[in-house]
Amino acid sequence: MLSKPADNGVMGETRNSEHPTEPSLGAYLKEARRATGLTLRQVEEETSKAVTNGYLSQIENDDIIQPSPRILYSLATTYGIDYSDLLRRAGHTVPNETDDQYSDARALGAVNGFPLRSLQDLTETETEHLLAYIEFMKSRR
Amino acid sequence: MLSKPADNGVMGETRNSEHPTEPSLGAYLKEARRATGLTLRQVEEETSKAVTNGYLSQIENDDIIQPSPRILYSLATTYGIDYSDLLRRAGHTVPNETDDQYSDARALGAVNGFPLRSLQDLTETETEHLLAYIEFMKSRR
DNA sequence: CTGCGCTGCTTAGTAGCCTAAGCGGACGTG
DNA sequence: CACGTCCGCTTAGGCTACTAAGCAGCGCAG
Repeated sequence: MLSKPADNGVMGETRNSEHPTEPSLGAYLKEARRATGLTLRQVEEETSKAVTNGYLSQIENDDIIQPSPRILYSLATTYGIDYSDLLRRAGHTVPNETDDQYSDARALGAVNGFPLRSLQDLTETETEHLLAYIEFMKSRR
Repeated sequence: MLSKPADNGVMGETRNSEHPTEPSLGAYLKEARRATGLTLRQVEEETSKAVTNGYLSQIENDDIIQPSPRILYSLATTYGIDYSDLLRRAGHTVPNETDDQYSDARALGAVNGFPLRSLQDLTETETEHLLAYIEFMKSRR
């Protein structure tokens, strides 16, 4: 089943030529950061300065085309998103995935009591709304 | 074709999975090239100039510390050695490969492109709100 | 000998990632 | 008002991968 990051709902922007209407790396990363409710400097701190705030800004605004794996790995772990997917989005060649590593079986579990099943059949627009809603909630704490 | 890092014919020093006396990237690549009987310029030609002969010489003599994934991939395919292994030897963070270090939730990465980290620190009330919101969205299709 | 081709290698220069420092604006506080 | 803090963002510069061109050495043919 569709466990591949092929169809990500985050952001509906149009850009990349490889995948149909995939947002730019910068746009995707900016959305991912906002979804976690972190600021540029908070990311800098959480990555132990592996990614400085100014540089992250450059990445998110597509001034940096292809960040290094090291940077992408830091961001993937702090945002909780897939590292291989980030590599691919950045245009790096990803080593043989042999598929199935994040199988749906496990993906159907729960995070923090949150049933992931409810996220699976969301449309792009719905995902966008959901992220905005999370962002909103966190901003009101 | 693709030899696992466990046993590829090239070089015998691959046995241990970690530090002890692993040849430098340059030494390993030089040995791999010689094992295939290719010259520097033959590699350049076979990679369609993706790796020029002069640059390959720099890599083999450890003048270049960390070649990019793109370069390493070209070499891996022309030599018939494992790409992930090359990434690791070059010091790049390799995806997959038993990242047991992280909790299941984080290892999951993203479902449907949805950054799971954004769900991890939600309060019960917030989770309820979110679920209600999802239900609401789906009911309005 | 001279020349030619092929070997590995060197080297000057360019491109782009990445850092450190600082900018202006928004917001709250005294 | 000033002051401090946080926000995203910009900019100058360094560092390094990477390119293009050319070098010296070796073997072999003429």
